[in-house]
This record gives sequence, structure tokens and C-alpha cells, in this order.
Amino acid sequence: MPTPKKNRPARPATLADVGRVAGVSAMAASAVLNGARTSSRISDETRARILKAAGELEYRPNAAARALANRRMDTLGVAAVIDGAEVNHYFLDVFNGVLAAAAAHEQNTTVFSLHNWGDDARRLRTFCDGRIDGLILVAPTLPAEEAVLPSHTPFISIHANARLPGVINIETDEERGAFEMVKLLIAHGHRRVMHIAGPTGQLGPERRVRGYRRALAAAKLPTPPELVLVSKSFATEDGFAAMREWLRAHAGDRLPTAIFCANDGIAIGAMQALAEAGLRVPDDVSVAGFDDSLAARICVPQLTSVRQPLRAMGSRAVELLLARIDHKLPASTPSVVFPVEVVSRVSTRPPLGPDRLVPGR
Amino acid sequence: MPTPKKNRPARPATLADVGRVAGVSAMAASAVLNGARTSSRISDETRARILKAAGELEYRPNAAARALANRRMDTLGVAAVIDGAEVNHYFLDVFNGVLAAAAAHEQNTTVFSLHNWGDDARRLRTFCDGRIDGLILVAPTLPAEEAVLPSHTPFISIHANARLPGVINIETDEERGAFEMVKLLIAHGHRRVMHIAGPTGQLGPERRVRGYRRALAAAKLPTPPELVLVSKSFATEDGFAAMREWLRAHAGDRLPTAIFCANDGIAIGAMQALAEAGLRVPDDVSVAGFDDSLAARICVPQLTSVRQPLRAMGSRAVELLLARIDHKLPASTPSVVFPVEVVSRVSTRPPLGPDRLVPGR
DNA sequence: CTGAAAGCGCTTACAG
DNA sequence: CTGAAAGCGCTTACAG
Repeated sequence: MPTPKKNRPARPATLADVGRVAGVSAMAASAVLNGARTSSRISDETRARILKAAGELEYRPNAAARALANRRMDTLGVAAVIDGAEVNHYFLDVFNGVLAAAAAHEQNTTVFSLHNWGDDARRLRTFCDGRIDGLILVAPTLPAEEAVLPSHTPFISIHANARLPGVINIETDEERGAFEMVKLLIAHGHRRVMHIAGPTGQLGPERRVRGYRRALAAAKLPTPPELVLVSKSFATEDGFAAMREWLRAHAGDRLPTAIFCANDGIAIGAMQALAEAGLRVPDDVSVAGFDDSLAARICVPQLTSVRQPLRAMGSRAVELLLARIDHKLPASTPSVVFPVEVVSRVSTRPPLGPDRLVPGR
Repeated sequence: MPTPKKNRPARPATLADVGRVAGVSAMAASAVLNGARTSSRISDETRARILKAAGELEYRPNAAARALANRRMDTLGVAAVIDGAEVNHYFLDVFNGVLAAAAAHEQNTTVFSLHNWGDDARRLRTFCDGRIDGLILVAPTLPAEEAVLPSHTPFISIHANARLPGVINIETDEERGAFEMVKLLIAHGHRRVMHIAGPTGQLGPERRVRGYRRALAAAKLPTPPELVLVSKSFATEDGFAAMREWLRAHAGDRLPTAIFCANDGIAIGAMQALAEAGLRVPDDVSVAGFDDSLAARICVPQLTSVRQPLRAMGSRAVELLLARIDHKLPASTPSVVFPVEVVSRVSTRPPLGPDRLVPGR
């Protein structure tokens, strides 16, 4: 009796199976089905037989066996904090760039999610145990004693908050972004410009403060100390808290006419605190953010912000990491700096009339 | 001359290396270092020697070799559209749940990013080639002819937009969420409630419309056809476009007092269109969304929405997928339905005074 | 143009 | 309690 389906094995077909059905060796099947390079060695007739057999047997390469033989997982890791509210947009943009480039190079991407860099730095090491060929660190804030990373794994960082020895960092010209933003506000006619800075001790926030100060100095404007606040984190809640507290403490004082915030999250928090105090953006105060995250476009009013090419940075990280894995990169390759760009939206405008006062209670 | 560092090999240490240094077999080293189960067979003294040798040699298991021997990659795949603006928040919540559960089970998570389900369905199949043990489909909208998925890979779907044979679907009671939301608006005193529906032909949007209609019917309120709009997609732009067009077409007509939108993105778009027309939320119109995404909390005013336990759903997907991989799940396991919950914020309030009219030009 | 052999580094029975 | 052998499915020299 004919049993056409019966010879389909319970386990997935291997190259040996394909070879057997096609009447050739497993090696020939390998050349045709998996090895692009050597496949030219096989005659067209044989190749056709092999392809046919593979189709019938539903052959699929075994990724593990291939990885073992090639000493290469074809898998890149991405380590990031992705459960914090404010990192989300940032991460997704970067991640989309990583995924696109990884797919273009036929690499898998596996994600290692940290709760925070301080506590999870050690866990990170266990991730470098051979399941990935290299690792991209997204906005790492590694404690100094963990900065020396496992030498057997190639790393690339994006927006690292401290230097990591031997790791190429992909960053942006944040100081310039802040400078251009504040310069624009000044060009609009603003003279009292507040800055709500990000958490202290990190490279990014510090660069943004520097750009802010430099722009004021360039316009020969003073920087009153009471106009520089610090938010505890990049989260909306903390921006809200910083702004609200300042408004309480300065009831009756002159309001700034513009507020430049260290990121969009803080800016949105500040807008919420201003709304609570009965102040309107941009009529009473202009507000600007940084990152041009999705949040900047969905908040009402839409937020003027500083765009960073996050997606392109994610893709570049993949390119550099692959080059490093293949030892095509000199050990001392310098950092890569991407440009930034001010994006104007409705949350900023030239000041209206005379300076306003902070509403009292 | 003493050369303590010299015997460190260029290639990573293997179990055989560890065994050699410790004076035992590779198998004993395997039992101690990798196999939790069988490790009890080794004496404490030997175990200590092996551990010491592994430390000195910086032994790390080779993931590929282990996967090959175990016939198991210990890797789960996640397939989703993640470059569309509006899926981002939704995806990240689900993904965080997936990552947490995967980490708890010591599984890696690799992401397969689709541009859209229609075009990439075939590419999806190549992803099921042995590099993953199973795949989670996030909000799939597979064309009917692709609904039959490769039989060698176990699947779980979340919020599937059409039935997939043999795939357990994790979903929420969307109809009830819509019903409860509209019921709440009615309880606030709203009588003219608009609905901006999501894209047609998908399960989710249809369920939300049904809940809306059922709530109106339950309150014996009519559903004027002109109060049900359809947004082309879940994106903010399309919500904006739908609302704006309606406002233009209905200048001078009575405004609804509340608008229930099929998701937060559409709701935010609607709020932007209302703002453009000089209408204020919630004083002139209440607006409610669905999903309770991060966007709902960062938009101004913060959005009343329907929360779905996305994170928990992501975790559950991992649990079910692992059970299916281990053949611990009967083939005909039914869908899993999670509850939803209305979250009230400032974008909704009881109507103020008499009905307003749509501003003319 | 094609094949037989060895090896990637691990684990799982099977012996002792 | 411990070890020698075989095998997971692929690829890479090396022969013919």
C-alpha cells in the first residue's frame, strides 16, 4: 500500500535526511541550502534535486548546530532599562534602529531588560555567556566598579553616562542641542529662561545645562541661580514636582517667560504643574523639551524639542558591533557623535506683553 | 620564569578544559557547572575543585552546544509591529511582561519586527527555523491564507484580530470595557455620546463599538448614526483627521457632550482637533480613550481610559507558550480572557450647562 | 564537481 | 561517586 505521508519523520529533517532523499551527501545539501559561498560548486541538476528534497521534507536548518560549527550565534544582545515610563519612547526609537540593521545583516536580536543599571550590572555579566556575539548597552549608567566589562564579549554603548574603557560610545551633541534651543528662545525675545535639569552626576544632563548656560552667556544674559532647577529623574512626576515646588516657593515673584527642560518627560510634568497653577502654555510661558520623543507630539500643546537621530544611532550601533565582532575595528576607535536638531512646535512662542508674576495662593 | 597568565587559552575554556585543570572528566564538570539535577552525584571535595577551576579559567557554557545537545534553544520569539507610533505603548507594556516571565524561566527573548502583518507574514515563517522554541504573536492581523502557521513551532497570540487555528489567544473583555466606559459617561449625565471607532474588519474595534452601542441601548438612549465615526487607523493623526472632518461637516450642529474613542491615540488626535476648533476638554466636551497606555497619562489633560492588564497578559503568554513547548497543554485549550477596568482622569466630567454647538468658520 | 572524516562543546544513557 | 563513548546537526578542510 502506498504510504506517501508515512515516511515523514517525527523529528525535523536534517541535512543528512535531505541528502539521503536527494541521493547526495549531507555536505552537498549543506552547500546548496545553507552555504551561499560554496554552493557554486554544485551542478544545477544536483542542486535542483536537493532543493526538491528539502522542500518535501520541510527541511529547516538547526540554528544551534550551525552556531556551534560556526562559533557564531548570529545574535546580538540589547541591554536597557525599559520598564521606566520615561525611557520607553527613547528606547523604542533606538530599538527600531537596532532591529532594522540587525535584520539587514540577518542577525537575531535578544533583549536583556534591567530594572536599573546599578543593581543589575552583575546580572548583565551572566548574559555574556555565549548566547550572544556582542552586546549593545542603551544609555548605561554603570557604577564605576562595574565599568570593566567581560573581555570576551564585544560591546557598543549608546548615550553612555560614564566612560566605559574599550567600548565605543554613540552619542549626540547634546550641549549643542541645548545651546541651539535656548538660542532660539532668546531670538524669540525671551530674557528670563528657566532650566529644569535632569538628574545630577550624569553626562547627558550636565551637557544640557552647559549648553543652556553657554547660550545665555553668548547673549550676555545673566543666569539667575533661582532659575535653574533640578529634577530628581527624567520622569514626568519628578518634573511636575520640581515645577510645582518652585511655583509654591516663588509666589508673587516674576515668572520666567520660557522654560527649557532636560527632556520631554520633565517638560510635560512642568506643563501639568503650570496648568494646575492656572498658567497657560505658551501664552503665559513657553516650554521646550529635549529628545523629541513620541510624547512631544502627543501632548497638548505639542512640545518644541531637540531631536536626536535615535533610530540611526541604533542602526549604527549594530554596524559597529558587527565590525567589532569580526575584528574589523581598531581597538581605539573613538566615539561617534550624531548631530541634533531643534524642532519647533506650539509650546513655544515669543513672550506676550510684560512679565507675569507667579500666582499666589 | 613563572607565567601564570600564559596558559589562558585564546579560545574560551570548555568543560574539557575545566575537567583537565580540576583533574576530573568533562562530564563531572558538566554536572557541577550546568546540570542542576545530576550535580548531587558529585562529592563536595570534587565539586569545590571544579568550581575553582571554572573560576580560574573563566568558564562560560557554550549556549549553542548546550542547545544542540538539549534540542532546545531556551529562546522565545516575539513577533509584533513596533514601528507604528500607536502600537508602541501597547507593545512595550506587553513586552515588559514577556521579558519578566521569560527571565524568570531563564529564557531568552528575541524580537521579530514586522512592518505590517499582511506583507511580512511569509517572512515570519523563516523566523520559525529552529532559532526559537516558540513564538508569541502580538496583536496579529494575519491574512486568511496565512492563518495556517508552521506546525513545527508552537504559537501563542495576544489580541489576535482573527482566529488562528490551534493557537491559544490571550485577549481582554473589550466589549465590557467599552460598555463600562460609556455607562460611566451616561451616569455622569451625558446623553449625546460620540464614538470614534478603530479600523474596520478587526475584532478589537468591533467589540468596542458593540460595547458602546449596548451601553446606550441599556440606558434607552438613541445612537444617532452621525455620532459614530471611523478612524482609518489607531494613530493619532487619523483620530485627528476624523474629528476635524466631522467638525467641519457639522458646523452649527449640536456638539456631543462626550466622545468615547477606540483607543488613546485616536482620543489624543480628537483632543487636538477639538483644541484647534477652540473647544476645551473637558469643559466643552469630555473625551475618553481605551488601552490606558502611557500616552493617556502624559497627555494634557490626562485621559480617562480603559485599562487592560497588558503586562500580565505578556507574562501569561510566556507561561502558556512554555507549557505548550513542553507538551503540557492539551491541544484544544481555549482562549484566555483578562478583565478590563475604567480609569477616570480629568478628560471627562459631567456636562456643563446646555448643549454647545459646533463652532462655524 | 562531489564525498568521507573530523570536529564544534555540550549532555545523556550506560558502565564501572 | 565517577568516567568513556556516542550523539545532537551542522561546517570546514582535505581527498578524490
